[in-house]
Amino acid sequence: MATQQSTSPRTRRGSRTDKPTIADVAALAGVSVSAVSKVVNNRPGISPPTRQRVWDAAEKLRWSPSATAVALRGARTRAIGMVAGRSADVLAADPHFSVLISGIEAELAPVDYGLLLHIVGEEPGAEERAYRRLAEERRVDGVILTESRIGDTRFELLRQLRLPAVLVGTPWREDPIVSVRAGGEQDAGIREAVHHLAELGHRHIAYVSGPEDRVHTVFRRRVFEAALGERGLRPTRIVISEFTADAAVKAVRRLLAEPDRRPTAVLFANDTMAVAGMSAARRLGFDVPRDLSVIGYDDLPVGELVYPRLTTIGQDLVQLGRAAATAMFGLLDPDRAAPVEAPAVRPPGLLVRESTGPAARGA
Amino acid sequence: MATQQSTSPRTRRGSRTDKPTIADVAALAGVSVSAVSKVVNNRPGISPPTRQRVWDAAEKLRWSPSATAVALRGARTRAIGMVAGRSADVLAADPHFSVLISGIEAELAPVDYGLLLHIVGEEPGAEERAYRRLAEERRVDGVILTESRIGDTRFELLRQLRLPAVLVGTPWREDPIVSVRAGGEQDAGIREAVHHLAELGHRHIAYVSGPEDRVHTVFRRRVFEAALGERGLRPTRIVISEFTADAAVKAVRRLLAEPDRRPTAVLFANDTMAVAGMSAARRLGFDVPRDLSVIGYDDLPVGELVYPRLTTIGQDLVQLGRAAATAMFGLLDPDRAAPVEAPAVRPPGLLVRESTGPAARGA
DNA sequence: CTCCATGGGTATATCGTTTTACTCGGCGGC
DNA sequence: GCCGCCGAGTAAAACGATATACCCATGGAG
Repeated sequence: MATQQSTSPRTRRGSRTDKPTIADVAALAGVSVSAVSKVVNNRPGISPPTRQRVWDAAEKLRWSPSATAVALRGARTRAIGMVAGRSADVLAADPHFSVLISGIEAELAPVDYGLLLHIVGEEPGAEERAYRRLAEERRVDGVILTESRIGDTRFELLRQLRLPAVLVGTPWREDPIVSVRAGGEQDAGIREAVHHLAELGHRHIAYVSGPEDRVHTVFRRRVFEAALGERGLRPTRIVISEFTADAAVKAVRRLLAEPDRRPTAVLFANDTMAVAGMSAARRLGFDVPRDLSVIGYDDLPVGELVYPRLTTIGQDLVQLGRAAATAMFGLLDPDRAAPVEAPAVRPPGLLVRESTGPAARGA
Repeated sequence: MATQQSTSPRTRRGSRTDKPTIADVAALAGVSVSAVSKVVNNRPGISPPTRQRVWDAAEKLRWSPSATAVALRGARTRAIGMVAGRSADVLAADPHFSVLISGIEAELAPVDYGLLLHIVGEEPGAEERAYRRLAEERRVDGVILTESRIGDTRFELLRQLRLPAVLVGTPWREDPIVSVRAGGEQDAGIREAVHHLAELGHRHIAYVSGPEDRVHTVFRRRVFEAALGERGLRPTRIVISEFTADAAVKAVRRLLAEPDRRPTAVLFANDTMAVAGMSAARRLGFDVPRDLSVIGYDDLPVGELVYPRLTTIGQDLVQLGRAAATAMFGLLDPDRAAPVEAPAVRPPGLLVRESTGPAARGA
């Protein structure tokens, strides 16, 4: 008992301002270190009065367990990783990612998990190296992936690294990776969009998208073609370039250049491109939606800001983020029967706003 | 020697698939654990041939030091924290934050630092609790703050927690906190904007901003008033509400409602508001810039996407983020004479694009 | 009266590094 | 020929928490 006192960390500490450790709490409460540990981890074997004393002591010292020590001991890091294999400025321009992150954070924050972000450039090995470090250095409990790619090598890598992973989107070739996506029909949004345009009398519809190294890029383009095909139509044009505003502007210029092959409506692969494309059209003297109807994808906040407001295929990115975080928790401890099993994510659906209208007669 | 062998961690490990530790590397290289540590930390006292053997062994085992163990030992966490005291969806809507983050990451990534993001709600104590946890649990080496507030209590809190902090922006009342901001005159951007509008013949200029609990909100409004005053003008109207698109729309409706007090130009406190305001005006039948000139603040990517392109006061948020990260490194080890001392951040300056034009005659 | 179970704890090994002693052989100086 | 020192390593004590093994009173059963 007296021994306890004399070897207390307090005595060897120089400054009083150092952060308290579990030993300080134990000393103050007059119990052993292990007793404190049991109390804060809600493990049995400590009597109610003692528990109370421990809690009081902890409170008084403003102590809470050191995350690094806990992590070292083999428990949780309480952090989830995310690696973005894009250059920082591209990322800044496309809020898609931020919206997703905000959804993830919404689940993480209440349980005091953090999100460790690593933005690595687009150089070949960078992304893989980032994952390796995350795993080898044991910085996170798991990672969330997005932008499912064709021939994606990340899943295999992460399995090999034994790092739990959750993919937002559809894996390439039915990989066994845990993934989250909207419920219902994945193709609903694009079908609705095509239907909407057809109803408005459009027969000449173009599609502008980014590189087909992503799973969703190919999928959506195919759905688009299929939906048109069912109505006996064929795409007026399909432009595949980059997921950037610049690319969208260039694409629109080309689409509108030849009067005889000019579409009356364009579907874009994301809202940023759609907004940029819409502006480009107006700059060329085409009114939206009178001369050209425009549809985006994602339902980012920007779509509601612009004039005319963007008709778009909304996918619930925030919910998707939440679902990913929930799935990750399920992966981390399969026991704790996931309380609210995967928040339902509604399927992508068309949101008709102002950028679509009846097809122009002339066309 | 043989002892070394028999007590090697490998022997007590069950599975071969466990991640290697420094002891494994030491065993493979035939040296002691401390020797390995010295080698990887570039400390003297180990001969070149031995160093090589150690490196080889580490490489072969794909070993890299466990971040948690290193952190526990008192060294660096290699992570910087950031706490956003806003609800997740507000954040998603305003890319200001993401752009800043992308700048921070640009500096962090090359030196393998991560950014630990904590988005806490707007409830009163939430932000403080988040900082406390970050500090108590020793999860990060320091934190970066934004949105300097009037009567900000965070600086004091962080000092008390002994958590290194860097503020992006100007502290309230010359607090000794380390802060980064653009070089040159802070008021340059707004002065230029007012000058620009005056040159175009505008005499009736309004200002729409968010709550004045932030340092920059008040500062900018004052600069605006002063700049107008120097030209013998007074603000037609100043609207103070929220930093949201909705608020901007409402403000514009009010500004344009009364024909006799109608401004010919509006300055908004950020680009998101400006874009929303611009659309609102157009929806009410006012052409931009013919009937109303609009200027934003921040130079977010969205400004270039819309039609007409937004004239705005650009501040180099990416550079600001980089500077913050650099300042943080300087704070973390003052010795390592900061190589590229604080990347220069250019002062806020007007970017004239398409949303401003000559004042309408009628007004 | 002895034995064993049980409640309520305590002592200690352990996680994977870093760092602060030491050790030890050789070599130059006096 | 002895001393001190230096280069090249090694052993062991932290860092802060958790889990396992143990310990010691009680108390009830037999």
